[in-house]
Amino acid sequence: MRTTVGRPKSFDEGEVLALAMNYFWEHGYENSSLDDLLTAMGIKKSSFYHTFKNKEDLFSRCLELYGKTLLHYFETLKNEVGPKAALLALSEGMINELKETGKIKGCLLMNSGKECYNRHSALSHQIGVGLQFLLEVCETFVKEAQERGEISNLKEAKQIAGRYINAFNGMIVTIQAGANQEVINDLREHLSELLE
Amino acid sequence: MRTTVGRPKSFDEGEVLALAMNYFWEHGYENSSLDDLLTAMGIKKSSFYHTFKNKEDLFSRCLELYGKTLLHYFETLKNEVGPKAALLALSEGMINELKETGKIKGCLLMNSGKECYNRHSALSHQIGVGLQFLLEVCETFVKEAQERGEISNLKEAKQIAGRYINAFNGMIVTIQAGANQEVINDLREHLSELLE
DNA sequence: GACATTTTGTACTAATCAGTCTACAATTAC
DNA sequence: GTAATTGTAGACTGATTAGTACAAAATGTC
Repeated sequence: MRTTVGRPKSFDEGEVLALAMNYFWEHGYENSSLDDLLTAMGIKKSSFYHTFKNKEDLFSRCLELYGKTLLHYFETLKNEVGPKAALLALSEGMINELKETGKIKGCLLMNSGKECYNRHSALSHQIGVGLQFLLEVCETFVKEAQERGEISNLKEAKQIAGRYINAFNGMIVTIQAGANQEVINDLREHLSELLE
Repeated sequence: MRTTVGRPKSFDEGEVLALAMNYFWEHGYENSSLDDLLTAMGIKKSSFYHTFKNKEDLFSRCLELYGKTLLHYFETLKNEVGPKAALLALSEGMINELKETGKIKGCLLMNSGKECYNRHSALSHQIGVGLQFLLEVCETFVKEAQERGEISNLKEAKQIAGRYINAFNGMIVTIQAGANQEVINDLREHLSELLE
């Protein structure tokens, strides 16, 4: 039974949000013009402004969706293959993406953190909180992997997680800056050594 | 004795290029509008287009200047304090910049690599070449430090340099994404361990 | 001093940007 | 069926973008 009055929406809000998220992920915030986003989302400008506040608010909601999606993905993966393999899947996934598509999108939150740094303070705060949360999730994964004996390094989980994520982020920018395969292969090895 | 005919330039080409480089370094390529650049350079639009080809060409020349300046700085530093200390000065300098100004500009070449990735192929190529060269310089520093006994790690210099620069780049994006002091302190420790 | 040459200041152009306005279409409530 | 309500299409706005056109200014040569 219908409860809303007036002409019904011709699109699903969640679906177009996911389309916007993917467009932002591939092109970055500033580089995604509203017209391009609308084309990607398959809706018209008037519908957009009727449903969303503005471009910045849309982006903020995309960041939120990204964080939640990523968290759900990693929790599921951990349950399937265990905490250490889930962590390694981060870097393995990135390298597979590079092999298959010839490029990598990186992490939307990290990309946005760099792009919004000293420019959009409201977004920067949201990004900082999101990344901090994901780092804490990684820390719990490391801790669990240590308890299971998958990681024998006795350093604090927080340290190990921080270094792993840091090296992972370094690998992303290194690849995007045009590193050769030899460099990438060694970074991959380094990442896996950090979780030994 | 003057050799050129016509009205003389009212500015020094090298000086305004350096001013443009610093503006690009602080604001990024896309985020630097020509008007902002002209204000920073202290010249008018007509003078700009008379001297430089266009914005992209200006940026390309700024990248070239950046690479040369950085190389000269590191060679000088190495002669003063030795290869290992010169390498460590990379990360120490970044952390000092953060303490003093509350933010960091990062490496212009890396920043530009990420910004131009899949967008400006001509610039991407130049950036890739420049970064590869700087990595090779670091590799020679590591090798020299190993020969002097400053670095006892017996891994190949190429590996050590790659991992150090990678962790360094990771630290830059991590800071810019809003990491807390505890995380930064441990990354600093990790960086120095990589050169032990 | 006249003239060729080069630089400079200012006004302009055409494209693109995020966002708004308005007329109309599609629905529910009564 | 009519009114109230909500969504949609497309034209419009004003700001900003990189880049151009042209006349005036400043120099060297003769």
